[in-house]
Amino acid sequence: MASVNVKDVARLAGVSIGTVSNVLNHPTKVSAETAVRVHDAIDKLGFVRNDAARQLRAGSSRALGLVILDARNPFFTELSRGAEDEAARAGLSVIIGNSDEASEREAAYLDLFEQQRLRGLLISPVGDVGPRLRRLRERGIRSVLVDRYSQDTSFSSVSVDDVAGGAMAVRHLIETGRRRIAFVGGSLAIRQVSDRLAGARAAVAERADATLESIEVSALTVHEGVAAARRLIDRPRGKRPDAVFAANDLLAIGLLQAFAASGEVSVPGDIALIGYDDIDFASASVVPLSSVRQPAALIGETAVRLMLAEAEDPTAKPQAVEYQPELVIRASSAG
Amino acid sequence: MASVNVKDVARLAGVSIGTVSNVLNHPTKVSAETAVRVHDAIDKLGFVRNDAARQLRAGSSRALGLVILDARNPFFTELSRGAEDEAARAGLSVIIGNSDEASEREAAYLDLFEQQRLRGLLISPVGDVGPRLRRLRERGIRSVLVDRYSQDTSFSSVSVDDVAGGAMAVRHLIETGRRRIAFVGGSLAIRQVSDRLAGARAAVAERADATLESIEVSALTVHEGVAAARRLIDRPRGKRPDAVFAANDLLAIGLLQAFAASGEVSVPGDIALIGYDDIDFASASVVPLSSVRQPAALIGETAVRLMLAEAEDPTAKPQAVEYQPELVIRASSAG
DNA sequence: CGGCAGGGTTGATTCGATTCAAAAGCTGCG
DNA sequence: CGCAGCTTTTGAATCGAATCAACCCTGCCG
Repeated sequence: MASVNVKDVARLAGVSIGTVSNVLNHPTKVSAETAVRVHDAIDKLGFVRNDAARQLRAGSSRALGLVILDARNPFFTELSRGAEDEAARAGLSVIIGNSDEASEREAAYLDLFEQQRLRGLLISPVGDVGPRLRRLRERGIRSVLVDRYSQDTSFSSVSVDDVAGGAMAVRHLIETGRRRIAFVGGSLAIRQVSDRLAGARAAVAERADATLESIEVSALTVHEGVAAARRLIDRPRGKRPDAVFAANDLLAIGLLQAFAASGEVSVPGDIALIGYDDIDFASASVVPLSSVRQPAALIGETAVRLMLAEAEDPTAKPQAVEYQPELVIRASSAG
Repeated sequence: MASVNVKDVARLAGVSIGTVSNVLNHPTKVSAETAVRVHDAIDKLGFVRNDAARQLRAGSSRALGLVILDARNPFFTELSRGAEDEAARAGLSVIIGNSDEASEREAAYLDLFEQQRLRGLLISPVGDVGPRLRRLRERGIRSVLVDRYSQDTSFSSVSVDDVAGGAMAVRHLIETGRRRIAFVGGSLAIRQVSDRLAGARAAVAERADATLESIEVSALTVHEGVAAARRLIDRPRGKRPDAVFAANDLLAIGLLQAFAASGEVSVPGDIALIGYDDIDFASASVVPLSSVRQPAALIGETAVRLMLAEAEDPTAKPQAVEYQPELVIRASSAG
């Protein structure tokens, strides 16, 4: 258990602790000969820096926190990956917290990250975290909102134009002849979801004979997609929509799966289907799924970059970067 | 920036720092009245414990490290989830590192976790980490091997019988009339992959007229699955296998996707296909995918439980828990 | 030969929470 | 009143790395 510390290394190398520290942190200040002796001692003893002590002294850790809505959603996995890559370039690591769309879990991670004095936070918020993040900023922890356009101009944000994405999806459904559109998504408290719905509404409004109904679900998962499909299948044929826009691909895959299993509804014959995110599995599903693509990894990278930029120049104004989504048409919404 | 510490809280509450610490860590030792005063002060100042200082004093952090092979693989996402849930029950958090099947990345995470003096490690190893883990244990960091049966009885492990799983899959293919079986997987340095292949070999050996060829790929991803499929499609019809056993579902989905896109190969008509892991997307793919199910979340939970048990009684012998996989038959391998 | 520049090295001090031996209060009993 | 036996409270010491003012050389210049 006997942990090896700088003092032990210093003793063995016959130098002071200050020199050991210099070897590790300011190698240019140390003569080559001394550096070799110190490195030998480090290897011999198997010395490993204690990060807690480092952090305590430094005042903040070498990690960023990332709070995502759903770790099982490949969109967020990609986003995390982008963030990790960019952070690694700056010598930082990323700690991921999964809020599972629950604001208590979100709050718990914010607590944890604050205790850990992380360098900064990237967050895809569930609840209203504005006041909370403002307090954190007063203590020197900067936040960047991820995948949510911030009207609250006091924080930087990276997002995709979800209103445009929603409109894009529904306009496409209308162009291919569909009229009775259903939106499946939830919770509407999540900004991305309500924006996509707003876009869908706008697209339907452009066309007098098109209608939109909104079917709310409790989470953006495959499971909820299956449940939503059952509700539709239970209706008499005439009352079913002729197209469904799902708030994300997991829901869409659930819908697709349940439609196929029922044998009652053919896609795209009876119901055209389009999802959102264009995850890897979308193109590999029962009927290849149309979707609205977001640059997930790029969002993560950009968020980290904004965070680091703010850290370097704390006086700089928060920036809002917004990317445009892209329509990907496949068999599930064919003519 | 002025950070609030216990001293500030103590001053405002009119008590000593020892008492503040007791309120937080040993509430029974403190009179109710004092506790109230201290809590008021904490709220008023917005005091948040500094985890680095805590850890430094305590000698180890309140987190476990989990090193997985691929964050994009839903199998590992599920496994992580199980680990997180179980750790949360013990008041610990889990820090996830993604090695991406690269031993340098694996080593980097082990370095990081050692510097952070994590409570323990759960690892799904790429390379030979035995010596490394032994050194860590000498310093008081226990490890549990995840999803890999340890012959090295000096570490606990939680695994699934991959040899049995591989045999199960191939036996099923043979029973449904297939004879020219191909195994697609890699790298073979990963224990799970080579075990599944060994199982496949054993199953083929039971049947004189069945043959097995092994197609090695560089990673267990959808992308590599697509590449492997292209290689098969490029062969003349007669030289193609009549069944493929993919080392995991991501590969299988890639194969399926490429076969479908080519129009050259029908599944299961020309080639029957079976994957491994039974991820959520398996049942939702172009042709619902047969697979070998592993209890992913349970593996994560059990690993954490073994870790905590060892931490409580360091003299206890390492345990090896092995679960049995389960065959899930769907359309992709139908008669 | 004195003075001075500057590369190398030193080690006491700092960060903030926790611990624990000792002190201080308090109660009740002889 | 004194004291044993409690419950509370106290605050100096501790964890380990980083810092930085002070110091020691060595070499060079006037």
